[in-house]
Amino acid sequence: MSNLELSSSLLAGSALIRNEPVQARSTARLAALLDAAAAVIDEIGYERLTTAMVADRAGASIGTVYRYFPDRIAVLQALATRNSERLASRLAEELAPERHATPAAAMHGVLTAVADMFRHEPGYPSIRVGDVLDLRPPVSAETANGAVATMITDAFIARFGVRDSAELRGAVATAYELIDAFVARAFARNRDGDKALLAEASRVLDAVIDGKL
Amino acid sequence: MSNLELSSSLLAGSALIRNEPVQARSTARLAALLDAAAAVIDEIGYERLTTAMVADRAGASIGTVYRYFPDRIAVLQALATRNSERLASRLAEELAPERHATPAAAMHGVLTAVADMFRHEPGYPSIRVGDVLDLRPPVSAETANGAVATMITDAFIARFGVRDSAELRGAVATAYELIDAFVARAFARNRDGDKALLAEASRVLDAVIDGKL
DNA sequence: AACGCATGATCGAGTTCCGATCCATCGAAA
DNA sequence: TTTCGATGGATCGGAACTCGATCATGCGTT
Repeated sequence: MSNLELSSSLLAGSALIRNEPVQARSTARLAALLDAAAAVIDEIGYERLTTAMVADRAGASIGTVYRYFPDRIAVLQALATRNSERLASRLAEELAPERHATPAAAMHGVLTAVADMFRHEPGYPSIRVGDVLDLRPPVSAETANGAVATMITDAFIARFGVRDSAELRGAVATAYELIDAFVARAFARNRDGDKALLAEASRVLDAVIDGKL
Repeated sequence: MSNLELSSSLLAGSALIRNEPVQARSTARLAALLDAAAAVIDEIGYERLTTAMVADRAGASIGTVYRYFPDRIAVLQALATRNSERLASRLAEELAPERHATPAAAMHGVLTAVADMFRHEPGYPSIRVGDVLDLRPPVSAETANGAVATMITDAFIARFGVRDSAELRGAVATAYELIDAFVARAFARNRDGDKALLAEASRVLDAVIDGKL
């Protein structure tokens, strides 16, 4: 299964969305609601986000918000899901055949792509994946970062013809975990991303993937 | 400045606490409130924690909760702060002179200590540091992990007589960031900590501190 | 040692605010 | 014209938070 095609299907069909949009205008509404949520989160953080703020910002009413989402947390989860999808498609671009010559180079491309998401995708620094939401029980057996790592590994196998193995999957998962942790910290107190920390991330990435990809 | 003595001073004096406890019973109350919050979080997650639950659990009334905390989120932040303090004192033990022969060994001790916190400190897996709470503006210029790294470095200098330098501080910060990220992931879906992931964390730690401490 | 009293601490009903529902109305498709 | 998806906003229920009454503590006074 390709990852690009997930973009419009993962959200729909999940428990996060109450009613599938049928008419054309309503898919735009749904996007507007998520955009509004992202903007609010960027300004005051997801803890303080209220459903009324989302409605206002999107030029919609409270009722409309609840037509699409079962509850406040579902809005956050839906945004997290959309963020994950956008990351996935950004990574799919990055891992396209013509882009990088070696797996190691591609992994550095992933680092850049993740940093781009933090820089340009509203709300991404706050809720890049649903994992931060502390829900019981966890929404899936796999962590969100684990899912991304799986996707990257699949792309590696397809692109570079490396052999599938538990070691390979572990190495990519480790590398991605690292990337996520360091980039998150680089952007934690600096909206443009702390340069020194990003450089450090790159260095550490080299140390970790050395000979393993 | 020693780290143990922070235990009762970091919380007091911060904006997280409305009224400093002065009588003996009230410091106990404050502790009871935080204990109650930790227990609730362990059971249902901090998203679903209500101030009424905290009051009930602590055998106090709503009014008492609000005597000490300005709002619901401050309760969570205060717990996060106490968690950081407990981590600090656990690390101070770990870095005691007789414990480890080399900085590298000590760093592995730090890994073990962090894992212990995840295992045994109620609420720790959910809100180990204030960073996870996504509030604006950030409470301090330094990230919580950065503060811990600083503390570890100071202890290294005192214990092993290594020379202070930007490189040393950077190396420790990197190593700690790594530890935090991997241990968190090891405990994300497993209350006892995924053994394989903890082993992987140890391996990666070696790769990263190699020759730098 | 006993007392008095200033002030810290507690309580919980009352108020405000927000998450969530309901339903009357609008407008697109057929 | 009819049907049904989509919308707005009044309304409800419950959680966050306030505030004045009341109780407890410990310190200065005698």
